[in-house]
Amino acid sequence: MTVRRQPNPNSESVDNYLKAILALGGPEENRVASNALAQRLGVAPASVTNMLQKLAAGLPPLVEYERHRGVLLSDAGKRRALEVVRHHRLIETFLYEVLNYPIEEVHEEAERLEHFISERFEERIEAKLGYPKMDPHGHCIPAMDGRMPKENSVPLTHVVRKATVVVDSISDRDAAIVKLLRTTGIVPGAQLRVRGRHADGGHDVSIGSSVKVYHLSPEAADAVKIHPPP
Amino acid sequence: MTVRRQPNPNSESVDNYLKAILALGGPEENRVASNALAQRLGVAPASVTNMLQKLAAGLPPLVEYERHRGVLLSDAGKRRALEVVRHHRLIETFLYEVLNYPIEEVHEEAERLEHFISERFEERIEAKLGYPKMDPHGHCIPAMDGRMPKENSVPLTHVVRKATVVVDSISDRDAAIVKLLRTTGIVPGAQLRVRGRHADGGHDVSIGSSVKVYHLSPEAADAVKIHPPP
DNA sequence: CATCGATCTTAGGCGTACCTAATACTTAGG
DNA sequence: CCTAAGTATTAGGTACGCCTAAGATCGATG
Ligand SMILES: [Mn+2]
Ligand SMILES: [Mn+2]
Ligand SMILES: [Mn+2]
Ligand SMILES: [Mn+2]
Repeated sequence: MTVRRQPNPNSESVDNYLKAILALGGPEENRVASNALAQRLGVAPASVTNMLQKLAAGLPPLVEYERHRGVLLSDAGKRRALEVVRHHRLIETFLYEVLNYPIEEVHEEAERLEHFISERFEERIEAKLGYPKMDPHGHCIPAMDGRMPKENSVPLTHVVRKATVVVDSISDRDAAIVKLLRTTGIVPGAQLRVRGRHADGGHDVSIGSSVKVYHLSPEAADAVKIHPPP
Repeated sequence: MTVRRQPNPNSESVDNYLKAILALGGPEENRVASNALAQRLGVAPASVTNMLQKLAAGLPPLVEYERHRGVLLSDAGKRRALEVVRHHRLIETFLYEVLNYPIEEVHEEAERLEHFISERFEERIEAKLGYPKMDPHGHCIPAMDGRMPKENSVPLTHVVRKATVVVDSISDRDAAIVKLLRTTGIVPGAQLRVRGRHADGGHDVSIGSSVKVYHLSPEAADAVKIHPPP
């Protein structure tokens, strides 16, 4: 029989579950379903259930879990999740600024190292970088105490009419898309003119004052977040 | 019953076993006993036997193991061990030179990170550092192909008469001793005048042309290696 | 050359984090 | 309000890396 025990509270796995719950819950901190977690983490739904039960049974509990109704982060869980996100984004910034990584390669390396650096390492790269507020994808870096300005960008895919918008951030999860967007000139702060939508859900856009029109696949457009239009 | 299977060839544990066999085998690549490994790695002797059997059964085998007669690294095992040592020493140098770590703190951080950095990370910090030959403790950094000049330093504890010697390297394993030696001025390249030996096995030494005499405990003296006397 | 102590291996087990297959729960449509 | 589809949980299992206890082997010594 499978028995539930206390999880190792500092493992890479636990970190990744907490980070995924934070991300999938969104700014409203909605309950997150097991299946959504399973898909995001690339594990079987049964594995998620098992882990959630262990996270909820820990001391302190890292999540609030109710059978069949998904999970929420507890205070302790949210604290740890934000700590890991802070590591992730500081490392990405460091790889980009100090080690001159191409932007599409920073995520994978950060995804591993975020679990293994010490407080000292965190501190030192932050100082070396001059206490940055943003990572190279345009995401806010949580403060040491876990505070972070509220996210209020909207996906480019929500823009349905012609409009001029400013890029807020780029999702870092798909290296090929990050590379494509970089070579196209779609980077945080860039001005984007949305020319129209395609049947397939993609977008036609121009960058800055250029007349050149690029077609973005639905996946690429979904990776772009823009400042909320006025 | 405990069954032997193929080990995960890229785990932190396997890395640490291989590195320990390399270190304990010394420049002559002597066979290494299970108990010696158990002590160095802080695990039970039975755990070592189990792991050695798995390492020997792998494809390719990482060690040559015979019951009751210790292990040797195979070619593949030696290659991996040197790769990890290269990571370790590049990371230490990076923490010291770029992130301004106190020297006594570099080892612990490197001991963890050495298992998780990518080839790209290794490359980039090496370039940033200008392709260093030595880590901050005075140890040679293996080349990318695993080649490394032969070690021929001798322990300070082997010096029994008054003599003037030059420090080659400092063992990084005990942070307290590394700190003590740093504050004393005993660093790679420093000139050391050995004044005499103590009953307890320690040494009395002066640094450079100073007349001040420091007493080194046997443990501290053992952490210091010097250039072979002529 | 027999014995004893040190060293090493085998046997059996545990915790973490995964898996598949079977079962249970929830909810939307009819 | 009943049922089927989709979602989630339970049951049973594996690999890894560690543990303790018990038994085997080795080698120095008398
Ligand atoms: Mn991660
Ligand atoms: Mn990121
Ligand atoms: Mn290590
Ligand atoms: Mn070192």
